[in-house]
Amino acid sequence: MPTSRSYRDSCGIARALDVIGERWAMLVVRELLLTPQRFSELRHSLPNVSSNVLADRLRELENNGVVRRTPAPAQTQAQGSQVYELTERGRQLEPILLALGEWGVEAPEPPAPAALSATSVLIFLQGAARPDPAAPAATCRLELDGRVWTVRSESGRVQVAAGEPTTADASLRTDPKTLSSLLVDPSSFAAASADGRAAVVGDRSAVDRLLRSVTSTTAHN
Amino acid sequence: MPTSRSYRDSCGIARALDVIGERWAMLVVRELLLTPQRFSELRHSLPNVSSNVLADRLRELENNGVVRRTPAPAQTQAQGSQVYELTERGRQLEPILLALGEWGVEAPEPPAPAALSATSVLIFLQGAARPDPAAPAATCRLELDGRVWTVRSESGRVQVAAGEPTTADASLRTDPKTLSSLLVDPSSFAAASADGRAAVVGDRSAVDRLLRSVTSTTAHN
DNA sequence: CAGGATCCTTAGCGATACTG
DNA sequence: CAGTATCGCTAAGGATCCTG
Repeated sequence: MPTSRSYRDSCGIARALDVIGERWAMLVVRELLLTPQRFSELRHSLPNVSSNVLADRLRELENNGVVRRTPAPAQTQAQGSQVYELTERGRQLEPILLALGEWGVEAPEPPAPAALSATSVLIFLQGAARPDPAAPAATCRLELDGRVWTVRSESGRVQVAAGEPTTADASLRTDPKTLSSLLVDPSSFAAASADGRAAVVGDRSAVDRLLRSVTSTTAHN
Repeated sequence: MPTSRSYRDSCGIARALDVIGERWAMLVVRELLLTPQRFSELRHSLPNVSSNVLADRLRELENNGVVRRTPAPAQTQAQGSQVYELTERGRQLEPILLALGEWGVEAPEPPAPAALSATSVLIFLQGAARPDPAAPAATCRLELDGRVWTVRSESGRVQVAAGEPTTADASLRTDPKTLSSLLVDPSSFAAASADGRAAVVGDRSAVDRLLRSVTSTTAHN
């Protein structure tokens, strides 16, 4: 049963919160910023939300025009399935959530064990990259939690897109937490590679350039 | 008893929401954007929050370094009292909340009867003003809910500050809802003045210039 | 009177189990 | 896989009462 309580305040901020202020709602939007996702993918990315609450939030966001359900793209193996994606209205939340995320980086760490979704790390990677005209370009295939992303670093700017790259300098398979730690400390790559938490195929220096595009930035995602 | 539940997610967005994501927290911050306020003023501006929840939110925000309690300034009549004000960290939320408010303007109206605080209207007034190099300047004294503000319009930009102006072209006394309706439709000023919802002393054209600095903008606050 | 604290009720949340 | 159903818990809502 969807939540229907309102702040009953005409202010724009309160009205925004009537739509995306319920618990978990903004994190659902966050998960959809980079690509549409299925229900089970959202569950995996947000392991601390129970399924009924997630279903409620999705329904409310859909009713409020922030999220849309569409048939899953044919390319994915599950045919009869659906995905949730942001509407244009929902996409307008992107700069707001990114700014909120930058503010939150200065907030205390959550109590362990903390979740960390692929989307979170990739958003952080995009936002924390330091523009640098001298930085050489690199395109990496990145496999995270079984999903493939195309990550392009150019002039120190990083662009992330869902799906297989058409061409890539290297392919990196790892998990979000390891990737996050590699962004904090790229020199730990050898260790991560040694114990199997990260695996590279192709040009390792391309991966290194990518990892270092955010270094000497405030840590943590 | 303060709320202490966490999303347990290392993402910056989730960590921000651990701090300001509880119900009413962002609206408390909104109320403090323009000036420090006392507990009773916050209760008046946020009539739909119960006093225990408001006290909880203030304590949590204080513990998290967003809000600070300080002795009330001597100029106000209540001596032994305290005010809540934003810390530097809290002030950094301003652009985020303003952006959220712009997004929320497109959201559905809340069910009546809806609250509308002085701060909400003034924030809207500041943000919705249309820069216009040809617009003549005006300084108005504005009395809203018994509090006095200094509102300066210059080149179509509007600046709001708490407290009495040193000099003003006009003084307007009204209430937030009437002011909001006047911003939507400045021509209704005569009616509002006639039935006592608005009263001007001084240069009425200065008030008119102020009101019209936001007109032909999307309506509602 | 400002600034809460206390008490009670309700509704949203969290966890688990279950179904098409 | 994609949700529903159920249930105990806890935060929110509302009123009242206390304290300097």
